[in-house]
Amino acid sequence: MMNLDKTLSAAALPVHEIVYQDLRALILFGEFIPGEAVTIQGLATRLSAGLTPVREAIRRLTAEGALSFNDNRRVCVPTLSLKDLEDVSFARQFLEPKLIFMAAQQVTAQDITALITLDSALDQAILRGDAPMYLRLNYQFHHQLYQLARAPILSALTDGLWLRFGPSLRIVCGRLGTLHLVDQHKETLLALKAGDPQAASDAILQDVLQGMEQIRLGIA
Amino acid sequence: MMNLDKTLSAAALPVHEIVYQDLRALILFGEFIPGEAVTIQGLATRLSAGLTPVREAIRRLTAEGALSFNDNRRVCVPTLSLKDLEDVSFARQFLEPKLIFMAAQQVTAQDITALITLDSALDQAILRGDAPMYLRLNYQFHHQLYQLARAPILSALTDGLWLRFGPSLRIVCGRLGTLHLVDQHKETLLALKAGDPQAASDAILQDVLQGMEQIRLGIA
DNA sequence: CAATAAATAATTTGATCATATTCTGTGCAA
DNA sequence: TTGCACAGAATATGATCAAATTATTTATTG
Repeated sequence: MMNLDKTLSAAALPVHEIVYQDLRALILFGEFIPGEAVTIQGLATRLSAGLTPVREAIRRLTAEGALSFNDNRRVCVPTLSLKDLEDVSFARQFLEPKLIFMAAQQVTAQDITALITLDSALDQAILRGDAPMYLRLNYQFHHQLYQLARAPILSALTDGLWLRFGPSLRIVCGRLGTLHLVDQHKETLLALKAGDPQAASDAILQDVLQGMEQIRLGIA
Repeated sequence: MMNLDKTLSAAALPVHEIVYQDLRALILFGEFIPGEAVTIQGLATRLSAGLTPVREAIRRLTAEGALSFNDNRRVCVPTLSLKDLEDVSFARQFLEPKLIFMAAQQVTAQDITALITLDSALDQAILRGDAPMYLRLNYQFHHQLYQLARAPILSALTDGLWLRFGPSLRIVCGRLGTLHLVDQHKETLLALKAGDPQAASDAILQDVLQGMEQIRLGIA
């Protein structure tokens, strides 16, 4: 008999892949406190998985800098220092405009429509004060842009940076209502529609700088 | 009785860590053919380890882009396309000068001495036509500079890029004798001694561009 | 006698492995 | 071409052992 998972969902993902995605989301959207300990067995219980898949997921995320492997062989969520944040900020300032420049050169009307839809949902999440949803949609907006650049290596680098400041985002959450965030997504979308890679690139740079500044204020 | 491993070596590293380092070195110094399949069981046999540690090492290296996880759940060494190389080159062009700039600002005379020693050994390896040693020492020279910058996040990013073009280095090896490599290490070292971060940064940029060009010629 | 330190026991957690199961691709036969 | 069986490989679990942490007890000292 045919495997139902294969027919219904896209494919039967290995458990280690599912655990990876779950754990990644937990880190990415501030569900862990910076410095918090992460135990293999605890995760195995929490995510109803065996030790080996959890172990694999942890190693992956450690390699991405989302977790840190201590001398005691234990794993924890790293705390982002101001210096670290500067480094992340430096990297994003180069990578993200480059990616959006590339994306703007090959973006289709359909892609833009999808981005606009995403951005609208994002605005509504802000209005509702729905912080978790805001974090998810904001990431998704950027992530989708990365993919449009069709530069897997640069995308991976940039994507990975989000994992570095993810745990610090919980601070931003609390301030969501009072932030009056004027994100640069509208500017970016306009530039994309106009087919102006440089303008799109510039707009995203402003968005990145603003985002990093929010976190800086949070952890300072 | 005291654990010998702990007294003699720095610490008793977990097997998954050792396997990771071994496998990393194999990839980094062109011991694998781009596109080559890597099996878990094969590695376990080759490195005399169990399946779980090998699995962990593979996941780490996959996360770093040194290996790729196919839909069939098999793992292989990725082939670097010209487009990929351009992306790697772009990232190195801004990361590496930045790191060396930072390093130059806090380098000690002792650090410089160590680098000079390393560079001499590198020259001799070239003269001897010892390609494997050349690859190792060249990497070590750069890696040591990264560490002097004391910017762990940027170092990790930059270090990771080497894994991307590592498998392509086997092409450079064969040409070692005919390369007449004029690396910019001497320039870099002079600038470090002079305490001139900008000059050091510029020199390294030239070295990076030259290195990337060698690989481009190789895979074109 | 209290307070601190040292030693020891209990518990938690990590590391590794052997084994059973599932998946993938291939070759063979209908 | 389709279906099926088989071999090679990956996946996943739970058992077992080792290491580290925490809790508890004991000893020592002012």
